[in-house]
Amino acid sequence: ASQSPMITTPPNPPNPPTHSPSDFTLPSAYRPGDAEPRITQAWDEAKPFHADPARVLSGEAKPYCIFIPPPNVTAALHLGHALNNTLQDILARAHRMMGFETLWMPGTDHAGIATQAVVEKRVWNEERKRRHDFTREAFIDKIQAFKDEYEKTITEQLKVMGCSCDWDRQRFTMDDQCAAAVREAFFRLFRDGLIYRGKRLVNWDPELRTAVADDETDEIEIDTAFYYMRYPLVHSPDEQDESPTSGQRGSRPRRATWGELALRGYPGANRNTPGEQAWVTVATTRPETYLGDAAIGMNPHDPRLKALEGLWVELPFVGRILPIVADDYVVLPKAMARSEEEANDPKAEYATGFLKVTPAHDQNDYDLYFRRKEQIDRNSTGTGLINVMAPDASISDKFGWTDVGDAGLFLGLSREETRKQIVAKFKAEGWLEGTKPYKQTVKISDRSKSIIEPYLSDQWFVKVTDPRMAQTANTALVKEQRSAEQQRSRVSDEGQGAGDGSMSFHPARYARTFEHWHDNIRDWCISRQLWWGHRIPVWSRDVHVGEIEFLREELGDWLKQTRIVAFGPGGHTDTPVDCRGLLHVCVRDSGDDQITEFLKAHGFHQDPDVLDTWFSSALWPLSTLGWPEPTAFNAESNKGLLEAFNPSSVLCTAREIITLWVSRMVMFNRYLRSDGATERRSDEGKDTPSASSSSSAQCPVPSASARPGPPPFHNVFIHAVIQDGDGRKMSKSLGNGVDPRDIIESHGTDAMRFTLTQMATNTQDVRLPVVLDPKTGKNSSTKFDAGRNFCNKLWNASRFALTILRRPLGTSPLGTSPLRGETASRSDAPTQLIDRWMLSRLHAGVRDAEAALANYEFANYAQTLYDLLWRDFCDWYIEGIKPTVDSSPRQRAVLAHALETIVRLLHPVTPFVTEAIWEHLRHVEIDRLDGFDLSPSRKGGLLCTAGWPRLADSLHDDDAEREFERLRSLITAIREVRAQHNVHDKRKITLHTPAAAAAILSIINAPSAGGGGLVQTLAGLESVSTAAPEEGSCVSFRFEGHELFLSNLADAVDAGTEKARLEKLIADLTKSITTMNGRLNNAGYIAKAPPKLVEESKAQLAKAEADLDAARAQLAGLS
RNA sequence: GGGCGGGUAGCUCAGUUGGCUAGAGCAUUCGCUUUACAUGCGAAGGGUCCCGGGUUCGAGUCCCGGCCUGCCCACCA
Repeated sequence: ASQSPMITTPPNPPNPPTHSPSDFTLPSAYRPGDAEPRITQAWDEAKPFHADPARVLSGEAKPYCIFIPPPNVTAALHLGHALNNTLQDILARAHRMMGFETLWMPGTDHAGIATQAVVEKRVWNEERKRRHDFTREAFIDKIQAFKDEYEKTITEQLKVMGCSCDWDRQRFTMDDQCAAAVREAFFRLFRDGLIYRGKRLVNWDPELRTAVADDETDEIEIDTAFYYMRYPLVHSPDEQDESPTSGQRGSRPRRATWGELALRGYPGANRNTPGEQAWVTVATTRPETYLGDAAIGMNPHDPRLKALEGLWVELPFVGRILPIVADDYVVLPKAMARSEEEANDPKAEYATGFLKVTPAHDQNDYDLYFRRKEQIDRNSTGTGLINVMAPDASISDKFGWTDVGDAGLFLGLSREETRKQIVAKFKAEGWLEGTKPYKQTVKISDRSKSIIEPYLSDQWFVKVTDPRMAQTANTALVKEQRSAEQQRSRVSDEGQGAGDGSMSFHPARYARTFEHWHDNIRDWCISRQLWWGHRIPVWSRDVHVGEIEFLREELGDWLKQTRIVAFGPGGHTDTPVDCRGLLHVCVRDSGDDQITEFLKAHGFHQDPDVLDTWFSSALWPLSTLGWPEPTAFNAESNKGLLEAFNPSSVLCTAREIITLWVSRMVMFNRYLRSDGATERRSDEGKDTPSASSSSSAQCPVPSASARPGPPPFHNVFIHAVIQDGDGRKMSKSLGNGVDPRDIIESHGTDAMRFTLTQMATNTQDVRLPVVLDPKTGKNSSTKFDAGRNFCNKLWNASRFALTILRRPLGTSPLGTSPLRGETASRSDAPTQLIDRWMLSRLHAGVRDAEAALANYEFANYAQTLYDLLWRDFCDWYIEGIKPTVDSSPRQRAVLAHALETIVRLLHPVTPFVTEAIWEHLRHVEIDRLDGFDLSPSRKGGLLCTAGWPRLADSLHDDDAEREFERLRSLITAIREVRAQHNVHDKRKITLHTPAAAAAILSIINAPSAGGGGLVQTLAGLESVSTAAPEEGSCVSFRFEGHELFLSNLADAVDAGTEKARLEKLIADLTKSITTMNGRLNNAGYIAKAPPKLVEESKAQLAKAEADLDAARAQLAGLS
């Protein structure tokens, strides 16, 4: 019961099929549920999607390759994915049919933080256990099981969607092959000085205790306050105070008094008691970080700055002495604003002109600190970057804070509690000047929703700011898509890389997003404090100076063999923060037990962190093809894969990951495939610079002449994002994600695909209102009815054509013709108007479909085929040939060619229904028509490997199109009259055409294959007469300037209906005449518009006026 | 704050270099169970092309300004 009993063709017949024409019947509606499983199975068995690199390398076929954007294994796919993959499949299938050796590489992404978070949540819900209740290995096993589950679901979804991926090559970003690529890439970047260890402020999630990327955060507005805190002013730290106050430790610098400041000309100083301790007031939203202050910042134009020269501030309770530094970043208070703009700065409202600079806890302060580093370090008793927090954001002196002083009471408190305590303490001591309510925007973590702490921590970075990275990404763009500025800057460096200028975005506007990102890029933090991901292959330990030489000796051979690289004390000049004391060893091969045993034995520890997910994603175009070892896995099938298919043809994705993913793939592909990198590979082990010579020699950098390699793809197609009915992006977290399988169940795969393709316009977003069926609990949308109806239309048109084409042959000479093939008989070129017209429409259809695909205009591709199938082929051609096709072998040939062309053109978007039709169509005997190249299937007799239709330009026929258009107008005019007079469809009426209207008669009497003419057929005419109608039951209408009549509409024509019809006609014509007159009375129009347009306008006016006169006359005759 | 989109029929959207009376699908109305298809056929109604200026013989389309809306990036624009 699962399969249609009508289908008798085995899915994959090894020999010419045994197909009996006599049992030919098909259900009257297309049933996707019957066809899809059978066809999927046929594809699975014949493996028509398995790409053969040998055909590319031998020059036998050109490559066409798409890498799937690997879906995250966190959840099942939704309609956004369905769109994404449908478009890829259309490209893959079309190019496969066009003869390209096509590889669509499937796979999934491990999605580090997202997956781990989902599993942590699940484990908590099910077992009430946290990650740390398990060993690392045990927890990873749990995630692995989860991943297996969703990877299976995703693969299943892609298969039911009909995706023609090369399933034998499916990858996962954490499988062995991808892991090997990750390690090799890491190793090379490490060796080449493009990976470094640094202390940086990262977005820290104190709850998950991990760094998160900017895009893993959200912003929210919270109600908080500006706190105004006073810091005492002091003299030089060298000038000791003789009478230390209270219990401050040791000696302190001499305090500055308001009296002194008054003498220095400090504005407003004499408002205070002369002998009293002078202070400055900082404004801050984060009092708790004051413990880590490194300096006080002032605007260089602040009038108070000069009076404070030679003074410092002392950090209350801590006792740290801080310098006052001038920097433009500091906002002047509103009262001191020097311009409208400064006064309008919202910060000016709250500013005091004194900024506490806390580099370890604020990004802006961090930047300011590095601008003024020398000045601050020289003048402070602190140590610059002072981190006062533990990873859980509690106050701690274990992570870089040494001069705790009298602030020990805050240790161990949470950041929230610390704020309260500090404010209270300042207040108690009289150092709190006040507070002001403030709405602050803060970042929160996507996952835990806790407030992000800018946190100074040790992280690994990829130096993407290096010209070898960011710059080569931009130079990959085609010239037309590069900004003028960028193009100029290229003039200076003519060392063109292999892939320079070969990558385009579609639509082109996205090139600007891409370029701009690289112009402003920051180094990429790649370490994540997670368990789920690629472990960082670096082993580290503290080394004493004396040990270094010994270790280098021990490691020397391995360094020479490039099984490891190392950097350590003093080895990395690019590291922004000194990492003196640590030796880092990067191990190339994770299975290198000899080395790892040695490292363990000598006190090295492997970095516990894993790599950012995007690191492995960035390698996707390489790792999936077996880089760096093209023959390492399944040597038979993978050999030469990289050479054959990288660079690929196109990447299809959504705009949101242009920066996250596209950019990084381009940088990595170009760097890792640079000719320098290739040379080094072949040199390995022979001439690597000696490891013991110097630390910098341990990190050989590619020569300056190394030319960047190709980009990973030549085209980047950015498609629209599917939103729900309320304009929200479809996503699992919003709960509005619709499973494509729900749509497939209700409408069928092809219907879903066709509708999505129709929606793939050039815009940013498309809305898809979806409703939940309360009965089934599944989502659906009437939007997909359009696709379902379309597939059904195709099915029925095919059913009709197949019935005709398979009919017992009788009078037809087809009976003697062989099966389709080289020896099939040829049909003479059709001479009938409708056939010539159909062939011309097919030619245009192929041309337009190809153009749309070439330009990634998927909606146009769908629309072209919709019109070709429904409007041209079904509405006009099939309806028009019904009376004649049975007796005309030539017309049968046209019918067959038309259907086959359409089926082939549609296969990429509706693969199942076309393949189901193909099962029958491919056995049909037809006479061959000149001008058609419909090459046979290459594998298993399946349509998916049959040739793309190639139609000769000779099929294009302007005359036929023009004449047919006239015919259509006439038919439509008659139908209009019929509808208005409610003439029953079956009633045959008579058309009266004056004998003088030769042009009209010529189309009416155009050559026909026997039977009645087209007008008779399509307008429901009994006959056409040149005689005038009898008085009475007839209606006149005008066509091409002649008065024509229809008679026998009814026993008596209703005068009221006719009157209404004429009145409307008169109104329309009057409006048209007014428009035309206005235009033609405009002297400028006559003088400047193209003469052709003017002539057309005049002709239209004349025609409209004549028609108007006639209509008025008729109306007068009625009353 | 910057950048990029969108605003056209009740709904979802087309509209290529400025030029026929601005189109399609769905929905609505009327008529058709015509032997491929009622998931269909024929026909109809329905639009201040967001607003205001400008260029032009002519603007949905080009330019300027504004309003609404979405996305992306943010000391770097």
